[in-house]
Amino acid sequence: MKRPTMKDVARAAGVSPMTVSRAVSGEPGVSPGTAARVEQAVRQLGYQRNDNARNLRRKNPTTSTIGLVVDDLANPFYALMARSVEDEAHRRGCLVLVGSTNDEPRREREVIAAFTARQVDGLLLVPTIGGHGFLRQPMEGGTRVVCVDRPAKGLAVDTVTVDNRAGAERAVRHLLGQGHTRIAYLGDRFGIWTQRERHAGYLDALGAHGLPEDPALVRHELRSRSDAAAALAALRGLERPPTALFTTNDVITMGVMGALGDGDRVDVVGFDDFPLADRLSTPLSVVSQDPVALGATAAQLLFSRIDGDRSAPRSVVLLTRLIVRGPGRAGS
Amino acid sequence: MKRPTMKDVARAAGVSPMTVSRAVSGEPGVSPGTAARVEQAVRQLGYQRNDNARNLRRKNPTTSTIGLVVDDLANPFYALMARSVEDEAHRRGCLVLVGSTNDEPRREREVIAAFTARQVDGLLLVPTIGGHGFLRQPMEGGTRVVCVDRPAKGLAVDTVTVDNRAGAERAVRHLLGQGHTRIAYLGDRFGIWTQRERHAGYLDALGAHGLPEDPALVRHELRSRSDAAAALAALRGLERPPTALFTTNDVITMGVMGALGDGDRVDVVGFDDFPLADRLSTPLSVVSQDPVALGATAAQLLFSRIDGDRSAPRSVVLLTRLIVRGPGRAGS
DNA sequence: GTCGGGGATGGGAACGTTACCAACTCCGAC
DNA sequence: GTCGGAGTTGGTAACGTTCCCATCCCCGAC
Repeated sequence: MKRPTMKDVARAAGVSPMTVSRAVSGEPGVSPGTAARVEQAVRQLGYQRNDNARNLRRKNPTTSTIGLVVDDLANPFYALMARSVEDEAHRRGCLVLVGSTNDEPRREREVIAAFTARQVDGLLLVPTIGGHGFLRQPMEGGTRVVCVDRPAKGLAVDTVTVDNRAGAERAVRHLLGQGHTRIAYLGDRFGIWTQRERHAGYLDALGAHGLPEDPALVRHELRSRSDAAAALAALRGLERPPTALFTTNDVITMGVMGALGDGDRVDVVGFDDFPLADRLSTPLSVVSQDPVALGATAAQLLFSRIDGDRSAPRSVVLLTRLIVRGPGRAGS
Repeated sequence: MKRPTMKDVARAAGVSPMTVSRAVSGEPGVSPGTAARVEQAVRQLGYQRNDNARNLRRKNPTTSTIGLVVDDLANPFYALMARSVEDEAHRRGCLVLVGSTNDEPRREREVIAAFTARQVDGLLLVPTIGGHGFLRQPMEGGTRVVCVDRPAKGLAVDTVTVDNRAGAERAVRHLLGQGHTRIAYLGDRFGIWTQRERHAGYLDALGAHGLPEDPALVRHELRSRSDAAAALAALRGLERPPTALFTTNDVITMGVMGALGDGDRVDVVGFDDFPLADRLSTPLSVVSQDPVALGATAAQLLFSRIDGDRSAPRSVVLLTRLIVRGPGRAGS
């Protein structure tokens, strides 16, 4: 009923627990014959080492577990990132605890506290809009931290992001090049760093064309597909509705595309690519970022820190790609 | 540099470690004044309880951690399920370790072994095609197991699935009702239980119309979007190509829809709904299952087992819904 | 024959925490 | 004045493992 321990295995194999420890952990100094006897006892009892007890005692304790904290695991962008992180971790024999924050600072704190209480070796973090001073003490205690997708204000850690501002600028410039002058901006919370960056890129492009920002065309704080659909409806009710849309993440893009009718003549560029974005009845161009590369890069950075890299925090910026799709294009 | 322990807190607060333990864990029998002194010492030192050591010692040890093992976390279906599981776990103050198997029995074993070595309270498992006898010993040791999406052959555990066969039958019946008689089947590995069920449903519908299975129209073992696209190309090269397609999961559906040209006259019904499936340039009907309900149900079942429910294993079957979309329809 | 060395094995302590029990204080009741 | 009980506190052992050191054995070298 209870799980067998090394003592039980030792008794069954007629050796000391110490020898079992060595045999089970593959350390040298066990004769082949003894090792075989231990292995048989292990098999017979169905013994499995208790890694929690192990990590408690080991000289340099490491749980071989990292925590991944994202905004929303159900979002395909973060799902791809998570899978990529998991693959990288699996390659190192490491496990991944996941947590979604919904971008709520309180939930972020709870999740991170639960992770550090379990002695994770490191945290891969998509920071919420809240402060992150509470990370300082775990970091002094040895927990490594790497930020992905967004930096954490006032926290000196490695950060992996993409060129949000330049990507947004290119997207809006493309729309301007198509002759549009009334380009709406549909964004998530302005408190989120990526959103501020993308909004800045939007302004960059407008400004380069000598266009001022039209507050009526700018909508922030869209947290869901239905928020985005509602914002779209409001924009179309304007006296002079926009002729093009810039949507700043996949959720908003999906909300907008879902609400557009087939006959609608409006050009859309969205941040984030997604499956079949090239097969929609209304054409959709996208600023594509690579969540797999994002996750893999961040994970590698984290593991190099866990392995003892003490150099100054790095900031890695990956590039986005504008994919133009339209009636005349072959898609991509 | 090193993380403080209860001893350090005890020294700082001028009490015994035992009292710190009580105070930190909110147990009764600590005077308000002492509790306050302990709390201040905790804050000052940045102390956090080591839950691994705690669980080692506790009377009925529970790590408040469950393991979630899915085929592929990047698949939107499993991503939604994972998020739903995580929410359920969060509500209980429980953490979630995730692992993807790629449907490889070896990786499944590795992941599960790593999970049980860390003493997870339970496993939420999308079983691979491999055997699962290796789960018996952890289960005797107290690890609860619930299967989701598919049953595990020869394992007496709770299982949450959907009515795959009936859903597939309804999908193919719909195509037959549209006048199609050459309906291709594009499926994943036949070894996967859901795929066998969906294939059986396909045959049910054909049989009810007095149609035999045409081996030329049936393709198994499609593991990726490109596999699906290639299978589609091969089918269209047939002397008498199919006029309708039944695709048996989201990956295959996406592969097929991505490869279809805009002018193609072919009806498609796919298993699994996904965002904007109603906005594709080629209409797509789907058999929709609810991954959120699947995950939540399975998680609740698992937690009730962890809480001590020893009744006979249950088998829960959730219902699918056929969503018909076409040029004449409003979509859904 | 003694000695030395290397390989195998075991004993005891410790990791950070909690279970269990004992002890102490304080107070009212007999 | 003694007793008893409730409330608070501390000491000791133990959870399952590994680190450190000692021991034992065998064998070859002097």
